[in-house]
Amino acid sequence: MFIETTRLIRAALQAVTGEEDVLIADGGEHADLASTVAFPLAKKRRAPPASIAAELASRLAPTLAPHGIAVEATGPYLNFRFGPPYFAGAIRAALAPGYGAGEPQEARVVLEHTSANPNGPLHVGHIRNSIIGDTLARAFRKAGYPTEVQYYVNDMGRQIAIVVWGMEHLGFEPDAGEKPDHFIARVYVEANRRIEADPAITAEIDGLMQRVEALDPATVRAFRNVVARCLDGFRETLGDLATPHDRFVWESDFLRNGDMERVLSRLSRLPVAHQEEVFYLDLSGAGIENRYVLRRSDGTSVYAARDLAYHLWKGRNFDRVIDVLGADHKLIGAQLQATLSLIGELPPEIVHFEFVSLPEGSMSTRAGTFIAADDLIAETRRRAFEEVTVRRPELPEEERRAIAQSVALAAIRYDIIRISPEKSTVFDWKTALDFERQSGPYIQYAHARACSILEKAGGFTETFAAESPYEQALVRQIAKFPAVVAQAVAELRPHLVATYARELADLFNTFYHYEPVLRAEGEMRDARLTLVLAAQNTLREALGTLGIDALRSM
RNA sequence: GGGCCUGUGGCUUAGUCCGGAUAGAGCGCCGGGCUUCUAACCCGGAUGCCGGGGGUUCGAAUCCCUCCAGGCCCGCCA
Repeated sequence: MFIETTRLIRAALQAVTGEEDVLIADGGEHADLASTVAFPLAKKRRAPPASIAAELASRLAPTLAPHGIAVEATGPYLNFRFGPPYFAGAIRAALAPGYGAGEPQEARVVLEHTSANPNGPLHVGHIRNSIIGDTLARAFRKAGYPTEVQYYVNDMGRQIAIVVWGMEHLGFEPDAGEKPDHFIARVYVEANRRIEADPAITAEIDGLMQRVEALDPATVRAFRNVVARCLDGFRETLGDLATPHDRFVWESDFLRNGDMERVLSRLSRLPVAHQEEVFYLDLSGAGIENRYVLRRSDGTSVYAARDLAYHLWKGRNFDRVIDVLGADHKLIGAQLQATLSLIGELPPEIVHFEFVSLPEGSMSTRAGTFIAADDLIAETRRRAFEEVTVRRPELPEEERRAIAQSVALAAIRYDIIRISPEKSTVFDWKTALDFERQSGPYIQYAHARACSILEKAGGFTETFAAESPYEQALVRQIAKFPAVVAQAVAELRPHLVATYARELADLFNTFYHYEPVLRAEGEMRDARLTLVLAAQNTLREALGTLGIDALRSM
């Protein structure tokens, strides 16, 4: 309803002013929508903006009044206020299953996220990638785009070679119940320690790298074995976070199927290509001064070369390619985009997120200084279970366990997604474990309250009206949901959905506090129940877009 | 040294791309509200030279310049 009404007002304003950009802005407390076109018109017409606004208001009124929209000039501002038809339409729309969804789109989207090196468990930095990527994927699907989510498995990297070396020389065995990715990290950390102590080992690592590139069967098997073990651990963590992938694409496939050699030979014919001791591209034409090295002097390829082949493949099978990458990948991301553009292939759209660090400094798998996502999940679940047990002691343990699991997921996902990706953060246990206000559980709670009312209400006649300021404020927010989804997708900013959902919960709670629903009578009871149903459905859809369970009871 | 990102009450942050009407929230602090639909809630109060300086504009947290501070990058790692 918000999108349609905004469109209507924009068209009316364009017709009346003859301006293309009619400067529509949020009306704040003054109005539902406002326009500041009177300012530029004042300059053009050499008349005071306030009198222009007044004149426009009187000319707009006849077209907008039939839609129940009031126009008023307040000084130079044009203020639009929505009336009963808007509220009724918004409530009705919000009752539909899947509310917020956009029109089905043609463009097929491939979205890559997480893609962490399989040399140790996912930590709280990696899961920022997972959660941003997954929320974005959910938003894309909600907005109507067929979307495939991929994990790019780096199974040829030096880090993996180090793990393979460690497996063969350290004789480590997993502890009882130890997750495979945690075991791999133990091997990786110790192997790195040995390499530091004995630089001769580096040559052995180089040998492994060369043999895997030459597709030596035993070496390929060894690499694949450690990667698969680590990935099993990742899948469990990603499952706990509800950030699933549709497909795991293995880097080495692009070596094996010849794609990488094909793209390298294609690039070698470019004027920007240079074959000296290494093969590299000079991208200074695109404003990138660093050499883009694609082949080492020993002839082996680097990650970037395989990544180019991967992106070429994605670009040919999808209409939009989106990557979620850490800020440390900004340079290599720009090089990738520039190179693909250069050869007329579809470059990826890249969403970068800044780093998560610990109070004592940055996280490092190699140094073993990180908070594993698994530990965060376990601790958050433990705290949530404590909390549920205090609040709902009467529930059977199994049910409390299930609620705690959903609450923990909500707390973790919301704590991460609420922050703009471009902001670097310091991980803080206190806010991660906070289940109040500006948190995922807070939004879940508003939804559970709505469900509780509806459960007790019994049957009622759907009635579409919002009388009080609290009801109207709630409907205004409900009406904006489809616009928020569309905006999050258009701007690749999934955190907009998080902000929206929290504001929706705020408004529902305020309404809940001031307006009795079950104790209201007649049409007012029906209208409020219908509004609660609309709010409940919108909260559920918003939570779903955030990958958070909409609990009916908690 | 060069490039990218960030700087908003004690702390965490929305708003910045697309300039408008008294800069929104949460935590913490002070004070209220549970015989009433789930208090993981609600209400009120104190707390802001929107990093500093300059500029553009009728109007700047938002645009431009500059300086300062923090993060990241500048590998034949990924």
